[in-house]
Amino acid sequence: MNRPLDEQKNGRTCVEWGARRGSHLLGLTVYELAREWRRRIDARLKGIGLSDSRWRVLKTVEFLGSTASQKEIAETIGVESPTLVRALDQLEKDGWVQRHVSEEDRRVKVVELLPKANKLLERITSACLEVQAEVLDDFPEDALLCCHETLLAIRDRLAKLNGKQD
Amino acid sequence: MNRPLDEQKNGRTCVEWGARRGSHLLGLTVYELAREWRRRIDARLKGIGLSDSRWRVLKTVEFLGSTASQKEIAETIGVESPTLVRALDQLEKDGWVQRHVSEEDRRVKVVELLPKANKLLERITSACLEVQAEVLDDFPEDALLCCHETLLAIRDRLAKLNGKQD
DNA sequence: TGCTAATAATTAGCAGGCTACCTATTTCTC
DNA sequence: GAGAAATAGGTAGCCTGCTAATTATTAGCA
Repeated sequence: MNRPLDEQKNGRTCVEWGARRGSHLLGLTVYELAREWRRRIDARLKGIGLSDSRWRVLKTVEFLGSTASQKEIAETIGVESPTLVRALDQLEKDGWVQRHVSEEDRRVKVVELLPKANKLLERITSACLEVQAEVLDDFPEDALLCCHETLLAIRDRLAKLNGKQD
Repeated sequence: MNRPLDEQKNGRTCVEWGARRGSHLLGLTVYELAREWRRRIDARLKGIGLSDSRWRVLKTVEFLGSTASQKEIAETIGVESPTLVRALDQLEKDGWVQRHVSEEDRRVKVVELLPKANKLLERITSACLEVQAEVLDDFPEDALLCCHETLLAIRDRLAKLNGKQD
């Protein structure tokens, strides 16, 4: 056995992502889970005509309020500004939001939700809640909490390491 | 509070991905963790001149052995075949692998690792193990195991739901 | 046998992430 | 107050994921 990172799991072969611990590959599981989760929400929202990268922007603007700058929105979502610029270009073209130059700092643009977006946002929220329900509802509360704490700690450690560039 | 999915967490604002449970957004955490993890491994492997999508292919071919078809490789990695085709085109051009038409089924191509790849693969493996160590080593074993079990269960449920197209 | 299904790899083209660079504006420092 | 540094948004262009459609081959069935 000269393949220290390899593993069979649920009939599917798993390679790389080093995070084995007690015969498991945590890193890979996280990776796959994230993808499946997003796919599920996407499937629920197939009809709305907006990809997840777009409606995530809308949802974030709703949360931050119509005084949020693009920088704040991008940081909240966790993308770089050029990524957000493109999404906003589309959303603005389709009439969901509008950009305004801030009066306090003319470098800044604030993003305003247009009324048309309200009904859509309700639908998005419902879809998220439905997926949460069908996925998590009959898991024991304490297992989820414990799991979440652990993941947060790992994430924070990784974020710190990544921030330091090494 | 008419924002059922929103949450403040570690000074960072989190929206969408519905998976709240006891004031947490598990779905978002998973998503962020996956990204940070991949970034960390990538940073370790900056010098090798291969992106993660490429070296994951190499690592998978190493694991499956040089008799694996492209279909098997793609399924193992979890990408669609056109994605793999492009990665293999590059890897083949750069002399890491070689494709051969299978003698048993002439539709199939098997992918062979060329000797040049061996040293690289050792380095990749080391990087994965190093990240695992720096991220997980002083977490309690039982917390990680419990966490992993829960995530696997959620992932499997999602995969089943996604497979059913609804 | 011969026609139809299914399967493996490929191509074309779109979506959305990123970095590097640019411009306009503000802030900081002397 | 003037020039340098920092900051916000935007553009260009790459990478890599995807789906849809194409081609070659095999499998299945009447």
